[in-house]
Amino acid sequence: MTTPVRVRFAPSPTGPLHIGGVRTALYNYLFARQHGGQFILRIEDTDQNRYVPGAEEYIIESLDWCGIKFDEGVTGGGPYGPYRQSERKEQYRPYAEQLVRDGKAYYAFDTPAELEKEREEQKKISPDAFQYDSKTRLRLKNSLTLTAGEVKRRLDAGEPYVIRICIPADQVVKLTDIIRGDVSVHTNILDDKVLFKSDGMPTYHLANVVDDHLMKITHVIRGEEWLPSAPMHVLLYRYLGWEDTMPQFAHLPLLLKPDGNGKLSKRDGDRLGFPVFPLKWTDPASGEVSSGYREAGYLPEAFINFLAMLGWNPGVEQELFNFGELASIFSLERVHKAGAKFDFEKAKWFNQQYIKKLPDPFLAGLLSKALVPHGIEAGHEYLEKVCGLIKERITFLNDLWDYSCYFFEDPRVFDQETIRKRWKPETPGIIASLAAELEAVDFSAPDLLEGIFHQFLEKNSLGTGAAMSPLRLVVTGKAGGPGMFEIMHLIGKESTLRRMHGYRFE
RNA sequence: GGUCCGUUCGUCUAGUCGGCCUAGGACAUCAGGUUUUCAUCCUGAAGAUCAGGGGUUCGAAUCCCCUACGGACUACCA
Repeated sequence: MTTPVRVRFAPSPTGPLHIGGVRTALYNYLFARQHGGQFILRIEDTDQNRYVPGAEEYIIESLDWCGIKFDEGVTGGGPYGPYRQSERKEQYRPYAEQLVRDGKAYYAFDTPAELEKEREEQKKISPDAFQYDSKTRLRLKNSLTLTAGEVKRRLDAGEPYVIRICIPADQVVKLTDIIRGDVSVHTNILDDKVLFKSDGMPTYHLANVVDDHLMKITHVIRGEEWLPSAPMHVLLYRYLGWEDTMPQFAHLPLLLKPDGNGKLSKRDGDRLGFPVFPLKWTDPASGEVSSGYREAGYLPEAFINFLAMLGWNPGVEQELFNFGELASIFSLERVHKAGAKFDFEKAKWFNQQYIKKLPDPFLAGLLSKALVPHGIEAGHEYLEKVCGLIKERITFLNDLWDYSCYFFEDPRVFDQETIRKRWKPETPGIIASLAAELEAVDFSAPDLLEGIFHQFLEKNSLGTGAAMSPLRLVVTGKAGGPGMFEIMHLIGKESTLRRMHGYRFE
């Protein structure tokens, strides 16, 4: 009897999806693929105060760019919808009320101000924070301390209330985490968390448990920040009578700052110069722009491969894996327990590896688009040849233009370092006589050009260094690049000679 | 402060239930080679007394305890 695997990624639309979130989604997706199960996207928008317009669309677009496809969710629907918690609003209250009836939860009428006062008072007498729990609830305003009549009166009068879980005293709650093993927590340190808010919405805790149950989720794979509240979730399953179908838990380690301590945040990206979001994001309120991997010139496959290896490894020395391979070898048991510091250098390496493997026609298509802003059009065949020459030299897709501009227009800027080191008083003469030599030559093959070049060197008793670097400089403006004769052959005789005669350094 | 989780080269990590680990790989770094350049690629070097201290054991990075450090959580946020 094997129940089909069903997992979910359940972000809140409170801003752009962070790469840690992308990784959580990825692991869920990989896990589902591997087990032939379903991957669900559920939007947890129970807090209207934190709702950010555009965030949900951003999340969906990000997953799409990454190639993480979901089987059920807000866009495609599915048999367990709706998949937006705000649209499931009415479903939660009955469960909360059922818990109250069963004595597993209670109504609480304390106002935020009153609770704040409690916290202040507590701070004065001890360093321990105030907690709404078995020790304090009996002196607060709730259905445990008020008479049934009074509770009914307040409820009927429409007084604001919340429903809190009633955490039992002196118990130990155990759970088995796939990544961390057995975790146990004493109930005395748990507090009576709010399950149902005064605005009629459930909190994460209730909504999460109810939806996971209703949607028949078998494995909850989420960030480590949820580990402390997981025992309370176990209690909820128990109280709701769902313990026998409770999903298995797997709490993922966090992504940490590359330097220093703490978890990776939006600010770190700006500070250290790399994106922390998959796509570019413009904050609708402040207008602040955060960079994205897509815009920075990353291939989604490289980005995903890199992310997959952060905190998990397959146990073999191979590092480059496509989606299919990842899905077949992924396992939660091999997820590292400790948080992983984000390594931007390695991300670059992955990107370079993937770009190098890209077929020339595909890159040519990208280069063609990169040419548009410069008002340049070129034949596809020509572009393919250019890409073939430069692709193992670039790290980002955005480098395409920088590394290929001289294939399309005469250089206007010249590498200063090369001028300083290689441009001697006799160099202009050498370039001029080489140009004269080339005048009568057929540019139809790189080998031909190379032969002529060496003959020229020999005839004038010159070393390669005296002519090659200056030649490259006047023709391309650069210090390095693909084979010089390949370049000359591609751009042709006319362009080559024009550049050899018309260069002008500033 | 409290609770939970964690701790192997600068970074990501390997190291099946203790012996094959004088701790392996990758990125980054450095040095050579290839390329007359740059990049790729190849070779090599350096880099971790396995956080520290106690145990258990013939034998521990691997098991147990303590300490230190780090992280998460501690909202009518998720």
